[in-house]
Amino acid sequence: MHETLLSYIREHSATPLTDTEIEVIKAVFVPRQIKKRQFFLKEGEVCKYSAFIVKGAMRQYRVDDKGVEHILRLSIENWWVSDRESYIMLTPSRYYIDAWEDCELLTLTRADFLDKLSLIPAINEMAKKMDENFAIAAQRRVSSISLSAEERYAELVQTYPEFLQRFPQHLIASYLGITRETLSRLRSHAARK
Amino acid sequence: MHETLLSYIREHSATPLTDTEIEVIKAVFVPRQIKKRQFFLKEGEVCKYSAFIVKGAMRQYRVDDKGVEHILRLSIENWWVSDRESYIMLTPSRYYIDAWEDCELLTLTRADFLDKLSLIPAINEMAKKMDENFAIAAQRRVSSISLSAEERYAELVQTYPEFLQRFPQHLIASYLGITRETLSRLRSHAARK
DNA sequence: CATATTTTGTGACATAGATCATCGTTTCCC
DNA sequence: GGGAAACGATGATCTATGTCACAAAATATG
Repeated sequence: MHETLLSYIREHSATPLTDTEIEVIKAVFVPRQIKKRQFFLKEGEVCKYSAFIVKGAMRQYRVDDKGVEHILRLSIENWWVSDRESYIMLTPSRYYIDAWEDCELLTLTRADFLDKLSLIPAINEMAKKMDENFAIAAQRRVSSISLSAEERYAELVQTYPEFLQRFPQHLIASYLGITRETLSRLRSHAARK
Repeated sequence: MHETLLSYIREHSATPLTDTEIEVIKAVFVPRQIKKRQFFLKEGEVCKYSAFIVKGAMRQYRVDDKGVEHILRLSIENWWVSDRESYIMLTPSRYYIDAWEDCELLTLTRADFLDKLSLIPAINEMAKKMDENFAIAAQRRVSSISLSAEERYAELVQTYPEFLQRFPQHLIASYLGITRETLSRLRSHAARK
């Protein structure tokens, strides 16, 4: 189970891992299975764990006053989930995170990260690269705010084609910030051409 | 001129700076003055510098097919500017960055950062904290996509009240992803209450 | 200090996208 | 394997916001 994670770390850093380091990693990343629809984080809670998805698919969303869910992030195998703000600042989260498919996760507490993992050079290198990638993805997503619904969808198809297979349209629509009806119409227009 | 930057570094790290380190910092951060409307980065160029704003105000934006500017980021004193994607990946940028007011900058190349600055513990600590803050801000901004224009404006007033003093309404509007007319109407409605 | 430019406000109208309602189709699960 | 829930398509409206046009303030600049 930890093998997937170890490969991921190796792919995201140039520094190799020693045997001792591998032992530390296996010790701090606690496996956890969660079933579809089960919560990983609820609004108001502090996000205690960051998780690496070994298998499955998850979603992060907020719920507005009318009870409507707004998807912030969709994640699948080899991605990480957590509410970074809550995880780092230890503040109550504004978001929910739950499993969209049955998942196998490797969970990590902030304390273990700071005390044990941040002593490992390969991990720091990886963490830095992840922060950079996150920043780049976020900048792109912010930049897409000014696009039309159709353009945003086209960009998604381009960037994360896997999502279309893994998540139903109403989740994709919410991720794009539009209603499922609009997405449905969008797609039939695009197909017609 | 470097004093502002040194205070900034001290505020964002627990590790103190040695005299040698201060010399390195003064050597790699090159001062540059740029006048209002002058470009720091143009679309298609690789972003060679990251800059700390000692004085002034800048904006980062993209220009769509119709020639309309879409503001991505507004920055003032004690903030950093750069197109992170281009700066890190060395890819041509999709954005423009220019001065909205006359500015005093301290500019840093990626090579100097990697070769010289990343040997300084206080700098690494600061860089990490900045990455975290950036990630948090980005997550919030993405989360606000699903809000109405009015709610987004209210959030901006709350988060960055300084912006209202420093930038004209049409830039604020563009930053929010709405037209200047809509923002104008929004404000008169809000005031009426 | 006078004129040019930028910024802001507001009316009339256009439109992308939301909402609400209905109805097949698929897939879930007991 | 059959009923319930979830999913997706599509029509009829409604509404927030965009577009265009013009004018009044405010601000910059020779």
